[in-house]
Amino acid sequence: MQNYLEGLNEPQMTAVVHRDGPIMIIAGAGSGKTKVLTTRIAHLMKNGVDAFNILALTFTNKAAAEMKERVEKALGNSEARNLYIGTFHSIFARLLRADATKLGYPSNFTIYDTDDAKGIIKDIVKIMNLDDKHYKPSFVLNRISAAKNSLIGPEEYRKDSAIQSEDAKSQRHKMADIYQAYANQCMKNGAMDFDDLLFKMHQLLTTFPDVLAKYQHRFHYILIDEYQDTNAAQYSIIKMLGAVRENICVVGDDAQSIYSFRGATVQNILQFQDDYDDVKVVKLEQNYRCTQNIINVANNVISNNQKQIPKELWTDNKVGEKIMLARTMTDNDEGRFVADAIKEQQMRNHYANKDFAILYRTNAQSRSFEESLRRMNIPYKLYGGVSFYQRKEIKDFLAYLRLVVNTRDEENLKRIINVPARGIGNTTINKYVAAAAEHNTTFWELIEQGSGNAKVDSFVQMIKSFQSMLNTKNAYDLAFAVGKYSGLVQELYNDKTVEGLARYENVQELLNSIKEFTETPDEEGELHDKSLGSYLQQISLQTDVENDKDENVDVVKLMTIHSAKGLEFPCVFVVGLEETLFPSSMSLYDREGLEEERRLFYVAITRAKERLWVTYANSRYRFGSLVQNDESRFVQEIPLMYLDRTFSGVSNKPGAGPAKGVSGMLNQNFDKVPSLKKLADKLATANAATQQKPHTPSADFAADDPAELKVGMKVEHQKFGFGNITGIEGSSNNPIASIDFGAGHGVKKIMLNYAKLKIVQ
DNA sequence: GAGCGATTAATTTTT
DNA sequence: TTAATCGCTC
Repeated sequence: MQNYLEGLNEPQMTAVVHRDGPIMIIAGAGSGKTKVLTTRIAHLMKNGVDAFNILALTFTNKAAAEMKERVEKALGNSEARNLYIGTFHSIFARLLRADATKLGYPSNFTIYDTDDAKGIIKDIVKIMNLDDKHYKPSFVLNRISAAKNSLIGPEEYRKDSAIQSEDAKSQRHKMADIYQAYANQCMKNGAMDFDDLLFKMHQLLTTFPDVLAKYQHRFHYILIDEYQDTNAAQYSIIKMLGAVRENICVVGDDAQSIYSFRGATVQNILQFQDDYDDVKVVKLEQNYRCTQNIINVANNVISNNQKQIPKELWTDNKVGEKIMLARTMTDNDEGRFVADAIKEQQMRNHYANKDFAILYRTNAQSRSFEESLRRMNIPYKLYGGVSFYQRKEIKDFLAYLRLVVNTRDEENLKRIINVPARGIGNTTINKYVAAAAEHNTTFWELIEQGSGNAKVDSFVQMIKSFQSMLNTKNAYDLAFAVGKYSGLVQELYNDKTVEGLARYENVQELLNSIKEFTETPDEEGELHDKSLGSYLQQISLQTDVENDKDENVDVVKLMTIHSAKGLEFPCVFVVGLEETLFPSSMSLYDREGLEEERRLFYVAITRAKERLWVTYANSRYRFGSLVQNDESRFVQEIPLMYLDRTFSGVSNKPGAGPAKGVSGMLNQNFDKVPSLKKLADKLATANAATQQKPHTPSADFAADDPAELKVGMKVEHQKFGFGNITGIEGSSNNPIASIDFGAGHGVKKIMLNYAKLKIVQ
């Protein structure tokens, strides 16, 4: 047996050595899915299949890179570079460029990101004189995106009665017109948005049978990763490409389908067996990642979903720790709790920073964790959020480069014609836009031969001078010239504010990355094209600059659950388990939405290898004001036998000082571990200057039933000492008492459900 | 046309 | 809370 096949379990082996015909691999979380895919590719190649004949599609650049690397490793040679491994979007972009002119696009078409697309929609809504509150760009784009992902073009959109009645119901009668105008504008600009890369690919294959035939005969074997996340367009393209040989291998897990908002339909994986005859089905149910406790919890949680392919994940790993559940008063306390727990684990169990991940539902939740980590000097990295390429200064710079390569691109032209400010205002710009539309030409063509406006003319000359360098200079030299002569770099350099400095550095980083691009030999082994056009093609589908170097940096990782999919960490905190937050209030309307949220929770749980925390806060700041949330229903789906409940009944008014919650938690946790008690004491001493001295509870301290508490009573609090109840407010199931603890602590509002209070009299 | 306050609107996830 | 947009003045 070849050594690359060693260590595969039985179903894995079956999946790897299956040669021809459709195969579906249902791969549970942590079941070695990537290993199977990459070994399968290696196995095909070891058995005579040419790398050029294998197509493997993933959803993320990272997954594609990892696959490529692992195939290469398994093979022990560099043949893997000839594989077609990439994201749907990047592979299709590449194929589309080859035949773009057939569809009326230049082969160097621009790829618009979501912001670009919204900008165009905004303009259209304005031109059509519609209310942009009602036709919000994000809403409109979502709707167009959904249409494209379902292979519905503007014409079909207009004719589809179901869609029309939906739009009529929401009083958006002009949607079809906007869609049409948007599609026209993109085409006129020589640009495709993300969805076009799928939609137009489909169009190319259906409209030109010769093109379809070409690829059908090129791709003998097709492998699809994360098949549960495919949408109708992707499904249809795969079906067409694989129709001749039907050597289609799909890998996925219906329990991890979390992208329906982007048009993914679990249906694709559920019905795969009906799509082809003799589908081989392999289930990978042995998990190699998590402890038994974690797997049991995950299985229990997901069993609350109705729609799923039957399977039961199991593991040979040790039982492991129970899942820690922590409830805190506020989001800030939640942040402190997590930072404390990380410190504690590091000391007690010698974990490194990089062993921890904090996973949340929304990016906005990162703040409290960032603050508490920073305060405790724990290095961290935030993933997601505004990516490098979305920053204004970067988009401006890239807009120049894109315009130079593709002058049809009105969007980018408008973006930078007055950046830095050169006296060409909106009035002027609108005039040209209108004139271009009227004369059925492009903005650029209109001004290219002289415009009668000196400022505009000089701008045109500048862009032309850049263009003249396209064929003689590499991407870096050209970009450097753009930065210099456009005034972009100078403008940022002159801005000496902190933000200005950051922007300047970002642009320098961009230039560095372009330089790196021009100096790195092509891995593809194809052309050594270091032109600007080539560079733009390479980065247009990159959402992040992160490189694998980051992997080993020793920092705590903060990210959304969505971006954590496919990753694993020894210790995971899943935070913000509150109704309306997780599950999100947006998902509560129907069963499907709720089940997807639950799958998201399932994904989050199964990221953890050894230890898992689930936390939530009773109240948190949202839009600047404090809101109360109930415990997430998902928490109740964790069987008690796997749970270790912690109550962090900590109240901290903003600005009341950092350490009250901290010391509370430390004492509680450290009491069990004598060696760490010292440290807790040390910390308490260190904080003494800024802190009230903690109250030592009476020896017989025992919390009384909160329902018994009445206004006027004297009570004892574990930390705050003795106080008088001066008022009780809030709802009956969540009463909040105002308690005057006297000079040391003053009046505190305490949630009676969570506070431990002893009635003194 | 530019720049500055002031108002106001928005928060789910992303290739 | 912050970020973007609005509208006013120069």
